[in-house]
Amino acid sequence: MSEVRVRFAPSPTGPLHIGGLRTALFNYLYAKRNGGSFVLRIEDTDKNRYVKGSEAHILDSLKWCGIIPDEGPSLGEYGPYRQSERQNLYSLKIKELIEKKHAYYAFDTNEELSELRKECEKRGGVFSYGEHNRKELKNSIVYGEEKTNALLSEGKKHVIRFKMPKNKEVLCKDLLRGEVKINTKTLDDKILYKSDGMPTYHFANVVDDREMKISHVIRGEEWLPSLALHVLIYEAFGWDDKPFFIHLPLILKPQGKGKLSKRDGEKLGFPVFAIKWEGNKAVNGYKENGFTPEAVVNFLSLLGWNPGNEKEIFTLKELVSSFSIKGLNNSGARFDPEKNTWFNHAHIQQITDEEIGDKIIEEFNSEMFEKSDVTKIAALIKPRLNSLLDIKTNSSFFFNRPEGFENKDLKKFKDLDFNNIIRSIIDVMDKDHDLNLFKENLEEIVKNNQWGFGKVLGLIRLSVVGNLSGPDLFKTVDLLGKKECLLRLDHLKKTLSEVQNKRD
RNA sequence: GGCCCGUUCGUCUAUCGGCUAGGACGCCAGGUUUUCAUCCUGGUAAGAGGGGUUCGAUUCCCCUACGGGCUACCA
Repeated sequence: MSEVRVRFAPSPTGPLHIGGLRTALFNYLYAKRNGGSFVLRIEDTDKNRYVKGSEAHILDSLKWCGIIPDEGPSLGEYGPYRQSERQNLYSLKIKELIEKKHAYYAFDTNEELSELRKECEKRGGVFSYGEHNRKELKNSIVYGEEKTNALLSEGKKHVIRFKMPKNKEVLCKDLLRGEVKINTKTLDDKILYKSDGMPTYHFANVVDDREMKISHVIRGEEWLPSLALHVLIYEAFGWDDKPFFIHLPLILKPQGKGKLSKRDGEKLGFPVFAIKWEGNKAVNGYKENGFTPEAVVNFLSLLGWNPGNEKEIFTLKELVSSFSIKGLNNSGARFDPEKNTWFNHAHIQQITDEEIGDKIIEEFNSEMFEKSDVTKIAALIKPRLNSLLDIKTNSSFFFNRPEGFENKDLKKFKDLDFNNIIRSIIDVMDKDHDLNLFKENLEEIVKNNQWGFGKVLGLIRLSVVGNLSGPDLFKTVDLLGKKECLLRLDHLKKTLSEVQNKRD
């Protein structure tokens, strides 16, 4: 039992969001760090909440991030890996628990229970099904074997509940939080088997972790309160070599109260999914928003974990070799979209100019530039990129001549003798056939006429780029070439004249 | 309401009893780029409150406050 086997066990009820993704990531990192296996198990025991396409989305999201399961629905020797396909096992195991008197049949209907719940609420209390009242309810403990069997054979609807031991201290161990003692009197007789013949999470989870030889259960903190139940189920079976439990802190909303939800993304304008989800309402993910998978993984990894040194930028491989349970912390982490963007910027800087160049070529499908020049364009715009989507917006002027100009930009030059200035720029440019001396010549003429270098540069930039910000102007001009720049300067001159004439 | 977990700059975090409390994002200032962005340098800003334990607590214990989670025939 020394082999590390961990699992990520999502429920296919919709797209995989970044909370789940981070849980998967930590499981993966721990497995890979320790030469173990990362198992993907689909917990599809809730027929009502099942969403078609969800499993594929989970798998594709993990794949995009580079988190590849060693075992899962399509491979592995501990299958099947979908709980809906493991019913034989569960029914066998639940019978064992009933025989051992750790579970019992209950025939109370949903209506009856919600009625009881209401009554309790009226008195300011909370209803729970347990040791204190199970003798007054409809179950095999009060009915006895004969009546129970009769009811069962006539097909009476029922659930199977865990028989919570009376007044017992349960010792729960969590690797991050230490030992937690829970008294069973605060616990109720949880349903292990639903009336539709499916197990609940609590039961299927324990059985599967056991059957799949899971060594470490790494899951969200929302499961901490049910750890005692799970421990008791292990004990009821007589399984004393439980897995180790690690409950990860939750990711909290950027602002306001509560944990991060799928809606926060829309509300605040950042992705909460790795990749696009095409459900009844399509929502884009990180991928579509121009994030690199490494940036997403890097950012998520540092929410609730740190390497113990001051390194911040990690590839997935580096995370694997740095990961340790010791570096996990145990308090909720607020999601910060700005830092998320910074990680993306940092990771984009690691991409080679050639690769960004390829994306530019793909984007504009153009043979206007030699490949080596596209690489230069890439190098020029790379520091300006916060998102892969910025590649297009930041390089489009190389491929498309600016047409219209913003009024506020044109206004900046309205008091200038722009006709004269642009004509001079064109002259300077024209006589310098390889543009080697363009900057020097320009400086000279600006100085002689006392025009102000900044203004003149702005004018050239506006004509060449289409607005007043952009990468290094002389490199840009160089890449575009003399002929193209002359055309663009001329176009701006005409536009400015038109605007002026209109004013007059 | 009950039960459980947590609490260091605005945010993510370091500190495993000796602290002038470190780093990162953000923000501000300066420099480089005669623009913007990048980059560099500097600055801003924190151990919830109250009790203990100790020569000494951010660190250990208790209480309070606050935050989070759970309390379904959902996971």
